[in-house]
Amino acid sequence: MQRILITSALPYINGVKHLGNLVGSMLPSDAYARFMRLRGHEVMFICATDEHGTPAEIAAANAGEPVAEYCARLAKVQNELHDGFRLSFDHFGRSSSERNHRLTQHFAGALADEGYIYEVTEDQMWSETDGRFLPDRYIEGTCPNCGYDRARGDQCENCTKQLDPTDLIDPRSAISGSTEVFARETKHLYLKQSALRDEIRSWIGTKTDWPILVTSIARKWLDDGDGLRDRGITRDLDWGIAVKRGDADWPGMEGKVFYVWFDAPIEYIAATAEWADANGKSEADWRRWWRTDEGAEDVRYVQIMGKDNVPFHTLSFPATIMGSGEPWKLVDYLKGFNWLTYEGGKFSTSQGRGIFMDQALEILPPDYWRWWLLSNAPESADSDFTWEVFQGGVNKDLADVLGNFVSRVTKFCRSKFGEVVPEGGAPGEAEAALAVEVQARLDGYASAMEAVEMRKATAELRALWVAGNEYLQHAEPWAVFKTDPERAAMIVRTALNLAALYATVSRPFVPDACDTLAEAFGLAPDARWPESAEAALGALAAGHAFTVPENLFRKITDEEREEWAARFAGEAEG
RNA sequence: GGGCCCGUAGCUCAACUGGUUAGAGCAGUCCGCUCAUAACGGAUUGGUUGGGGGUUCAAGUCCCUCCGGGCCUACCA
Repeated sequence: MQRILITSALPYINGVKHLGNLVGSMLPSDAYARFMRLRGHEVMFICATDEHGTPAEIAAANAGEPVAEYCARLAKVQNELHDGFRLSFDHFGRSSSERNHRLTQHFAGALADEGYIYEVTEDQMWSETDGRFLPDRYIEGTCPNCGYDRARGDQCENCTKQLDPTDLIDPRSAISGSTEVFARETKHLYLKQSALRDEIRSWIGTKTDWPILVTSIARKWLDDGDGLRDRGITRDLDWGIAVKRGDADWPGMEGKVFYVWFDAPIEYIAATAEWADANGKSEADWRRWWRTDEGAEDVRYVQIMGKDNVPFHTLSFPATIMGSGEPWKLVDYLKGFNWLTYEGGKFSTSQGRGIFMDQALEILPPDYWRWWLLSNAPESADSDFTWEVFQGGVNKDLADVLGNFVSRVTKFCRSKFGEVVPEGGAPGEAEAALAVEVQARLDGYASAMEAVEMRKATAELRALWVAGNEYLQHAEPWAVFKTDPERAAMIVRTALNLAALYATVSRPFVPDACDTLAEAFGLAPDARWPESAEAALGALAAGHAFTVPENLFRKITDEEREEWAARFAGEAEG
């Protein structure tokens, strides 16, 4: 048994996430966590909301709510949606938790003690009307290059030229529209990442099994220009973690908070502490997952995230940990996902384009989404959601291949032998060949999951389901029954055992269907991965009672597909 | 501007460090079966691997170049 720590990138608090967000981190993490539990490993699966930063403050203001209430409300909404998608977090925390406040301040103090923090006095854009400093992106104005009048302070999206807010002609606040914006002096803490560059680079160098997407992004940042740059870790905001040096005040930093990207990864650790608090566990119980001097030396730590998160997980967060001088666990395997697009374009919150988690669950149960999204996960490149492909995949894989297999074997058994695993007959060559095939598929499925390769894993699992139909077709118990009922009983018994095997090993992808099947077959919902295919095919003994379950999956009709395509197309064309 | 990734059958994707006639699913066509959600099984059509050039005994795989798509570029998160 191994111990496996899994963290999914933290979804930002600002609103309901769309399917692209879901498939980029939380969903594959969940499938991976479920698989590892199935294999009998000890798993700690952690996620949390990422609550700080300017967008949260603005969203709260727009909603007319105090930011703390807004975040608490949205955290609850997100939690309910996670339940809806059957995400099996051991704990889903909040980056605004007391635990994270203390731990973030602790890390800052440790980094300062090690000499990796320094103060910088610099100019930031201040909006008099809004009464706040604004990130570059929240300053709009006319582009000095092309004359586009809605250029942002970081870049003109019309001519793509990089900008500095002070370059803009007639700058204004993107929030209030106020033109009373000007540069104003402020003081911030910087993390001396540059001093950790070599250490990070050699650490990355050992990660030869990471996806090329991940290591290439990391190397770019390490080697671009003058190399890894130092990074400001504080901001002039109200909502966030107060800048402190451990428990002590930080002179000159009053009223400031840590930068959201400094505290968010630390929440992975803090959320594990929150898990302990919520479950009556001790300090040692969570620290054994994170401190290599307190039991975490044999933990395998896997992080899963969208590619936008990669620099922070390969560089900033490791810099925080390495620089602290304390033995916290570093990531062992990092999986980055590309983007999911919607009908050839981007998901758009503002245009209502694409499918959001709440809407998805309104129209179909979670298994349908889990299966399609993971079997089409954007692993090697961006992938595209289209209703036609979605309908085809779900109907074929789930309804026809898996659902219909269960249906045909249970109903045939009921009509010929009753709702009980029939006795008689002995396995022969066909069953031996089936066991070989099943073993090969189980092995292929398992090694794909070990490597966090979702597409490959789902293809293997599907092939395992197909093997059931192939077997039944060739064994043809409906014909055999007429001349040799004993042999037909053995075939049906074998097929019922296949269905029971599916109920166990399909759980990472279609947990609800597995629950239905497990109940119909009277199996434990936490059944483990089988010892061998041969053992699995004989697990249900003759005489074991079962019930014929309702059809596991229904098909998506053409009418539904058309209706949904129209509904989620968004307000603008294209 | 700089960097990275991708471009393989109608569609979605495979093909370990270059190595037999480039594979699979879906769709299409034909045949079979009738237990089942008109489901299942078998067979089969289909690609000069974006264009061009080069290295090599051998290239989808390496190099150059062009075309097309995407991402990142550090104060959105």
